[in-house]
Amino acid sequence: MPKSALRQQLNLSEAVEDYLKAIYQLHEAAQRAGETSARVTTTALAGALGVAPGSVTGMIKKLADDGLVNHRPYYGVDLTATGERLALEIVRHHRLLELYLTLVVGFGWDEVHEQADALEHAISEEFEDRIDSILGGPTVDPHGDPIPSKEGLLPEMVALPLSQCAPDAARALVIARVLTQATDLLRYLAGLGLVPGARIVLLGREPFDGPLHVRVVGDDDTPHAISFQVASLLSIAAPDPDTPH
Amino acid sequence: MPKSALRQQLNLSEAVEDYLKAIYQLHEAAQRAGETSARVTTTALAGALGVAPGSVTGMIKKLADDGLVNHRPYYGVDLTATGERLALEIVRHHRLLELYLTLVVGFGWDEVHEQADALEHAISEEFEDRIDSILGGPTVDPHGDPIPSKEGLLPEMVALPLSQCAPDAARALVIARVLTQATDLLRYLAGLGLVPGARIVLLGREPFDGPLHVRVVGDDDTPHAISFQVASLLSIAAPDPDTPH
DNA sequence: AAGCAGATTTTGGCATACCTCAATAGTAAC
DNA sequence: GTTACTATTGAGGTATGCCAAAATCTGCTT
Ligand SMILES: [Mn+2]
Ligand SMILES: [Mn+2]
Ligand SMILES: [Mn+2]
Ligand SMILES: [Mn+2]
Repeated sequence: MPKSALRQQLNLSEAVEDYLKAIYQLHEAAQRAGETSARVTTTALAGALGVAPGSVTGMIKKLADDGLVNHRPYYGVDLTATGERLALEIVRHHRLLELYLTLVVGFGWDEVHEQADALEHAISEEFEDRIDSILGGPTVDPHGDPIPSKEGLLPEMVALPLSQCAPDAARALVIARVLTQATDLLRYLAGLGLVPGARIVLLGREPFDGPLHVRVVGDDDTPHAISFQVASLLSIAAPDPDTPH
Repeated sequence: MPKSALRQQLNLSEAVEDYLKAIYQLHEAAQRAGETSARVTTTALAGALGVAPGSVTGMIKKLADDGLVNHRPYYGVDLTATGERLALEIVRHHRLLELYLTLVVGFGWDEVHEQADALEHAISEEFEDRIDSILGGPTVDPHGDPIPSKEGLLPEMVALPLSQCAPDAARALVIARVLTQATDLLRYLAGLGLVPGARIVLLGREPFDGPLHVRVVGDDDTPHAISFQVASLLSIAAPDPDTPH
């Protein structure tokens, strides 16, 4: 049996692929936010996809008929095993493409999201495999988002938002992931050196969810103040034993 | 004014792009075959696109309304200046992608046509520009098909089918272009070394449109016999002054 | 505890973009 | 002019979308 027979033979429409991906990502975001057993809501989907709620209900019914989601009317949807498998394939395409477009084609990390959104539906499984091997089997994309394996497994990431870290001038924290796709925000962060892999020191923080003071290690060492909001989008990797005090 | 404003703002559907490209290519093929002022026929389009003739009539009417083709009912279509400009953009995407997929990604010349057919609709103008510059502003694709410029101009190629060349054991001919996309045929030709840029000697030919005997210069010099049919798909470049007798 | 108000979801009617098939209309060649 | 193609038309299908009305849920007020 060939590689990803599933996607090939099911021949999903672009719309279906987008719905599955959006359901997956909304579910993931809810989990990250601590919601337990998060079903995805019709309005959330409508918002994410830029369509009317009525359109979502219609599509959800088709997805449920096709066995890709479980739908409890008025309570939201849930991916089935098959649905999640397919969603992860699209996510894999998207993230491999983002990395390829930055590393090989030379785009900035703020330019690749929209392009990957279009290309993720158009690349062949063979192209996917080539990208993967050209990049050496990468596990994260330019924003630090984990890339699902060909088999549909996600590297488990243990990470905490910077906004929840305690100041410690003696310990460097490593940015693992940046949870936004907004072009201007990405450019702002890159300007400060706040990108995945960067080591930063959390110098202090103002009370009442006020700004955080950070210094980027290896930079010109100027401290920067960033908003609580922005800090909550920066995922800090689990404490790095290689960098003690 | 930015680069290719046209395609961006018109936001053509994939179907429309495919129709325009097919009309352009059928027109081109007819011209190559010597037909004068060739309008493209409904059945020809239906055949090329794999749809029913009735579907073609319907789409043609929309394209005519949008000013992309001229339609003389019962006589066929013709691209308008705008339509041809757009068709050339799609062709440019297609051929740049084919070359990129072979040269950079490592696919064989027999594997890239279908992939380019899907990707040509999905790449951004920026990606197009990057591919062009990564490849150094190429003028022909892996099959020797000319790549339209960003401005929509085609390098004029003077070429003659090998099937119409006179044998001349003392003169090397250069293959400029291979006029097929059939996977198995492309593999056969590559196996014989009959690819664009190859120098060959036409040793002789059997009468009644029979096989042609050719030798590939720099090969193991074994002569090969190829059918008249296949020879008619090989375009020979205008006589090369660098390679006398 | 019941019920009401507001928000959310679904439904039903309709639109657009393509597509097919079969019937009709037009063209061209003998 | 009849005939054999070829093209167009018309009826109807699927996929997706929107809008507005009806249904349902939920939390707040009493
Ligand atoms: Mn998408
Ligand atoms: Mn990403
Ligand atoms: Mn295409
Ligand atoms: Mn080609």
